[in-house]
Amino acid sequence: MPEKPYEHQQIELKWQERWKDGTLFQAEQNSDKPKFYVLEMLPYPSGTLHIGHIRNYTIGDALARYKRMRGFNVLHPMGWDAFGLPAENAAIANKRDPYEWTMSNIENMKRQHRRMGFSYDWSAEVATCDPKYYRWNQWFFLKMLERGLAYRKKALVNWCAECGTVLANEQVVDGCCWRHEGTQVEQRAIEQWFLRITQYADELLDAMPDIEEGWPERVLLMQRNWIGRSEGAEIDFHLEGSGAPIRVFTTRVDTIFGATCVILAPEHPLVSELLSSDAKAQVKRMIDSRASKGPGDIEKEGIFTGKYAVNPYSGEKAPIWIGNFVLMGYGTGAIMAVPAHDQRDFEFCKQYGIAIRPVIRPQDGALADVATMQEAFGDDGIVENSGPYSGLPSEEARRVMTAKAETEGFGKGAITFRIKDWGISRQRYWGTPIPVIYCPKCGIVPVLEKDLPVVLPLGIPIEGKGRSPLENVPEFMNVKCPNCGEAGRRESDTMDTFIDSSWYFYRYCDPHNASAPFDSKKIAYWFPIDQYIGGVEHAILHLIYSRFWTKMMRDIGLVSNSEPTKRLFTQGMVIKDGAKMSKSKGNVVSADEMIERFGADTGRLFELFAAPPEKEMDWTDAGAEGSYRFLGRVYRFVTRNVEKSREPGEATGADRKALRKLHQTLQRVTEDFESRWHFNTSIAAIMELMNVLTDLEKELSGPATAEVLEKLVLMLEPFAPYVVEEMWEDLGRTGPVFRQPWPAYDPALAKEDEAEVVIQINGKLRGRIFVAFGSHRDVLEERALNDAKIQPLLDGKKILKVIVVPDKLVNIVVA
RNA sequence: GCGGAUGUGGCGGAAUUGGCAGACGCGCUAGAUUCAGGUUCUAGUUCUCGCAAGGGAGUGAAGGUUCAAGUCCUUUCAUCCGCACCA
Repeated sequence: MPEKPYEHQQIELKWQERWKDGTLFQAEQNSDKPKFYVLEMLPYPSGTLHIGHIRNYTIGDALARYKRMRGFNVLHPMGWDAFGLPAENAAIANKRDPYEWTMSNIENMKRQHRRMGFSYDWSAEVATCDPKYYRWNQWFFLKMLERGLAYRKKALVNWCAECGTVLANEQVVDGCCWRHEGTQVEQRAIEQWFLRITQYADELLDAMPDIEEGWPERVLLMQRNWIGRSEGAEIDFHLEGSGAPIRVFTTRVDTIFGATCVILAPEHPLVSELLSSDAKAQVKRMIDSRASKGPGDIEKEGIFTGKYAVNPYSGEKAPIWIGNFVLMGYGTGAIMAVPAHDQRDFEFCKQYGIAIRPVIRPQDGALADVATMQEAFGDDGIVENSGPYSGLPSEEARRVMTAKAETEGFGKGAITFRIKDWGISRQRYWGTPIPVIYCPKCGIVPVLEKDLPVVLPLGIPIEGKGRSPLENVPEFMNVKCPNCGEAGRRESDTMDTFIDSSWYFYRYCDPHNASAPFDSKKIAYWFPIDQYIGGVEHAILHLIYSRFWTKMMRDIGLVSNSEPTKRLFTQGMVIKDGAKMSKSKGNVVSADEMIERFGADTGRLFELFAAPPEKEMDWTDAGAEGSYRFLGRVYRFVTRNVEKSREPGEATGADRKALRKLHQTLQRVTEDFESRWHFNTSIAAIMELMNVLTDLEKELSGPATAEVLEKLVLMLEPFAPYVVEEMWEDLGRTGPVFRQPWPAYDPALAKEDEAEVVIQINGKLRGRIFVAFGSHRDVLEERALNDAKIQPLLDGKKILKVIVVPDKLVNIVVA
């Protein structure tokens, strides 16, 4: 009899048709069932869903399906990140209105998600380009403005001449524009809006133990480094003559007697006061040359101001220099140089012949000899040549000296962070308008809450020339001041799109709320998110911003959780032909192509099977064909045994073996879902089960067949939902299968009858025996020594020792 | 330079607690089915010596701990990622 073929297209189309209407997966708000909130990173609707994107949806979807079968009330929403530079650029390139362009892409992406059979709760959908969503960005902005968490200042920004627009720090790759690899990014000083994320820097660090359990160590580490807390002191050196203070930040006050000069960043405000106009031109060149070079390969360069500053501890005069390696953006923009104990200062001072004076001696050594010194000694030690502080260990010296600065009023203990306030202004069209009005009389005036949202005008020409096209739209720009009624102008900057992604997952819980960003009661039910899944590339951007946003919302009384998500999972990229998926390489396999060729089920199964989900995975068409063959084998096995499964029959020896393997497999798959998500081994286990089942097929009884078929189908649900649905129907059952309970395994059935015990001689495998579980060590030793295979090998040897591991092995040590 | 991760067959990867290295899949080889190709099915497949039975070697490299090491320790090499003058 010819086998019924596995017609994946027909099966998938059939079930898509049946499920077209109605939401199969809607979560119930405030249900009594245990809740589970699983979420993938907000996708950007680029137009085509490809195998690179599909991976994390597949992981999240498998988990959601499993949790539903375990009886959880699962919120698994979907939404769209629909703002951003790519959207704007694509709109320019395609001569389409970005809104219309984005919406058509969203429709296409939704269709592709549905074809993949992802089990999202569409009723919770959010698109961030919708004014119903982004008005709350504006609302939050006003709240932050009220609290001083939002402010405006002039700051240096990255500027790509090629794009003609401002770039965010994250869009600068090795000093160049991410879209124009050869174009160096310039620094320009522009008035910008900032959010005071630094106010939460401490908490963002201190709260890490709360999430240490569920977040990858790698991400926490990157965040720690990014926030970069360092403790030290700020000390005032005084300008000789005027006595004006020059404040420096240092983590090593204990070395201050070794400070032989003070170095200012070229952008330091004091520079213009200290220098002649000639020298100013030199400083300008210094700034320009630094901007034009990539980071890392800048040679140290200095200019002596001819002025001196007085060291408040020693009273000594230190020359004031300007150094290109001193950053205005960190600390106070001025440092004291201690060449003997800081490698960078050492290099600088050596180059310019500035004195080097060691003041720290290693614990068990002598003070370095300046004449032979090759590098700075940067460790702690014992303070020397430092007046009253000589003889103190570094740590104590820091404490005492900081206290001295505080009592005398020339300094204080200080903590500096590497993280800077979040610059959210973008001179772009496609984003949330910042709700602020500039009035010639009243200055900066926030838009009144009742006037929100400030809506982006649609259908206007966008040419991408570095100024927001909003400035050319008088209907948008010209507005009366809400304060005094005078003619004012709107802010034309729009918000960074990371604002949208900082809280979208809260909106999912209450997507249609018109009077608030969301109902706090609903948040209290769902939050924090049980499991968040996304790419590691967001480690220090989105994943810091969203933590900040949550704390901000907590402080304005909107939510009670302090962290957005308990657990974070970062999946690996999909690689094809040795390169990561990218349109420019032309190696993109689209969802439509994949479904056409292998089917959605095969695609999902292979994505999970080819590698553990946190690692990179290699997509090969040949590998996918293997998964296709496997699904075909399962499908044919089920259909040709349906008949038999309804027949009565006596239990056979084969039944015992098959059921044992079935329950062992169930146990492995369940455990993989509960702990480490190594779906590749779960699927391998199911393949092993299939291999055993085909061997035993002919000898299985009817009832055993029935149990095997049912549990096999249920167990495959999270990995291959369409074919599972079809087989479930063939078995005479009605779906949807994900509403069935997850099959429990019976540990008694899963247990082997006998233990296989390995016999080793000097650690080398020489034989094996089968014994009852829990056999005594003496029995094992006796059986091993008398084994027919082992005996001849022991001939003439002296037995030194016998190691017995019950139920596992016997190792005979001979000489 | 600093920080982190990873090295296992021809390939993707298993080995969860120190206890049979290479599960499962791909690829390859042979056979069955077929006019043929594809599909499907069966057997084999770490390397090496051997007709075989069987032996030897083997988890990037070198050393160590142990009855026993892919797994623990020391040193080292390679690749990838993040940060990069952060005072």
